Amino acid sequence: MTTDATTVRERIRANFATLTQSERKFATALLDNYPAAGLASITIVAANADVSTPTVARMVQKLGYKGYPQFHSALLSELEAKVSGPTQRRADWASEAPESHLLNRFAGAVGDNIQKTLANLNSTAFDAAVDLLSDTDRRLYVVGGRITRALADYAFTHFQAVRKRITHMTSSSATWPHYVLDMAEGDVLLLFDVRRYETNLLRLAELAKAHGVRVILITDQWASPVSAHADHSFHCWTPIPSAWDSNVATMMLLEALIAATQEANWPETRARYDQLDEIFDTARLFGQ
Amino acid sequence: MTTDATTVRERIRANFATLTQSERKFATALLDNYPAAGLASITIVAANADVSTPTVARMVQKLGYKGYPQFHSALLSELEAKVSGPTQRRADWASEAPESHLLNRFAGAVGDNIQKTLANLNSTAFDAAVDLLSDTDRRLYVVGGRITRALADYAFTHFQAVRKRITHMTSSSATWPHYVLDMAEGDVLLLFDVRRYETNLLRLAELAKAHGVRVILITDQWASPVSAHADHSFHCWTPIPSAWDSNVATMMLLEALIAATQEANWPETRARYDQLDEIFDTARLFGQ
DNA sequence: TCTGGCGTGAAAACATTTTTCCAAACATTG
DNA sequence: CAATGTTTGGAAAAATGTTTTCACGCCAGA
Repeated sequence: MTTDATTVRERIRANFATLTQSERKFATALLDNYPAAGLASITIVAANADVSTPTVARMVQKLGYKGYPQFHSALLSELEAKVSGPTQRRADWASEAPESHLLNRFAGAVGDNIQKTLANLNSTAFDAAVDLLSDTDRRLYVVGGRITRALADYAFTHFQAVRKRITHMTSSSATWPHYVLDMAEGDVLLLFDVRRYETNLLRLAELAKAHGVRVILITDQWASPVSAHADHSFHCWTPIPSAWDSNVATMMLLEALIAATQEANWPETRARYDQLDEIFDTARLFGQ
Repeated sequence: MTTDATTVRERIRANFATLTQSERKFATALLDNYPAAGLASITIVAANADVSTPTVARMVQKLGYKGYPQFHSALLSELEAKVSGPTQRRADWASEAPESHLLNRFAGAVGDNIQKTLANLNSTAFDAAVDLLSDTDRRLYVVGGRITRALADYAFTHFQAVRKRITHMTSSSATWPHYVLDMAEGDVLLLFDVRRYETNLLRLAELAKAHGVRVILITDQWASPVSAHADHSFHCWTPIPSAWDSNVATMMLLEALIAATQEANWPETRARYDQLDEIFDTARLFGQ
C-alpha cells in the first residue's frame, strides 16, 4: 500500500488502484491543480474537492504520510525544490581551490544572487522596459549614484553603440536640474539606485516623473524608494559574504537589457557597429 | 500603507519602506524563496525566518491582508494562476518565460562564463594577487580601456573603502606617463584590457614594468598582449548571444579580489568603513 | 429478506494555529 | 542620561484545523 516513491504525485499514481471512489475524487482534483490544491488546510482542500475531511485524512495515510500536516509539508518541499530549478547548475561552479576558499564561497553567493534575481524578474516588465529603451524617438538618460555610477557609465558606453540620442548624466547632482529642463515628455530615464539609497536620486526621479518622463529603475532586493515613482523596477540580489554588496547580478540584468535592446533593433545597431569599427581602426592608425 | 497592488511580492515592495527590521527579515526570506516560504503555518514560517509569530502577523496586516490565513490564500491563488498555464496570466518568473526568451538564453551563457572563469582560475595566483593588493606599502594604480573604464572605476570606488594609497588613472592616455613618473618600485598596477585590446594599455604596462611595478592583468579568455608583461593574469570568459562581450564574469572576479583584499586586512578596513559611514551621514544632512 | 462488510461523513475530541495583550529591550530625542 | 516612543517576542485566549469515533446507508451473497 505504502511506497517509498518520492513525490506526492508519484505516490498517488502508485496507489491509485487502492483508493476508494471519494479518495479518487480528491486525488484527481489535486492532480488537476498541482500542488496548489493540496496546500490549504484540510478543511478547505476537502471542500474544494467536494469530499469530507476524513476522506482526505484517510487518503494521505494510505499514501504513506503520518498525517495531513506531513503530507502538506511534503508538497511544500517539492515546490521549493522546483522553484530553484534551471539555474541550479551552479553546483559545479567550484574552482580547484578548497571548498572553504573565499573564491568558492563567493561564487556560491553570486550564483544564488543571479538565480534569485531571475526568479523574481517579471518578464513582461522586462519586455516593456526594452520597448522603451529601443524607441529612439525617446531620448535616453542614464544616471547612477556613488556605487552605481560605474554601472551607469558601462550602460552609457554600450547603449551608445546600440542607439543614438543617449545622455549620461554626470554624478554631480548639482547639474541634474539642467538636464531635466531639456527632457521631453515620453523621454526615458534609466536610473540606478542601490543601498545606501541617495536622496538626490529620489528627487531627480520625482522631478523627471513630473515632466512626463518614463523612469526605469534598477535597484537591489530591498528596493530603493525611487520604485514608488518608477514605471518599471528591477530588483537585483546583492548579498555576499562581505561588508558590502555585490553588483554582479545587477550587471547581468543591465547586460540583458542592452542585449535585448540591441536585438529589438538589429539593422540599425548593425550599421552603427560597422561604423564604430571603422572609426576605431582609423584611430588606431593615429595611435600607432 | 495598504495598497491595491495585486501580488504579494508587489505589496512587499510597495510597503518595504514602512516595514520594521524584523518584518524585513521575514519579507526578505519570503522573496528569497517565493512563494514556498509563505505557504506553511505562521508558526513554521516565522521560525524559518527566525522571527516571532506576532511579527509575521503584524506584517501581513501592514500589507493589507486581514490576517495570516488571508495572506496565505492570496499566495496560493497566485501559485494557482501561475501553474494554470502561461497564457492565463503573465508569467513573472524568468524560469517560466519561454526557453527561447532572451533572458533565459542570456542567463545560460552568463552561467557558463562564470563556471569557465572559475575552472580556469589559478587560486595560487589569486592569493598572490590579493597579497599584492592588500599590501598598503605599495601604492595601487587602477586603469582600464574604453569598455573596462567602468570596471576600473568600480574597482577604484571599492578599493578606496578598503585601503588607502590608491589612484585611478583617468582614461585619457595622454596623462599616463605622468603617473608612471611617480610610480615607485614595488607599486602595483591593476590593469583591465579586453578585446579590442588597446595599444596604449600595452605601452603603459611595458613602461610600468620597466619601473619595477608589479602588474596584475584582468583580461578575457583570449588574453590581451599585456599578459606577456603581467605578474598575474586573470582570464574571464565573455561570450554571450550578442554582438559584444559580457563582463559579468569579469565583474565577479573583480569583486572576489576586492572581497579577499578586504578580508586580508579586516581591522583596518573595518575602521575605514565606520569612518565612511559617519562621513556619509554628515553629508546626508547637507544633502537634505 | 437477512447479514456482514465497506465506504462515507457528522460530530465530538483533540491538537495546533492565530491573534491579542503585555512587558522587556531597544532606539531616539531633548 | 533620563524620558519617550517604537519594536519585539513570550504567553494566554480565541479561533481553526486535524483526527478519531461512530452510526448510517449501500451492496453482495446466502
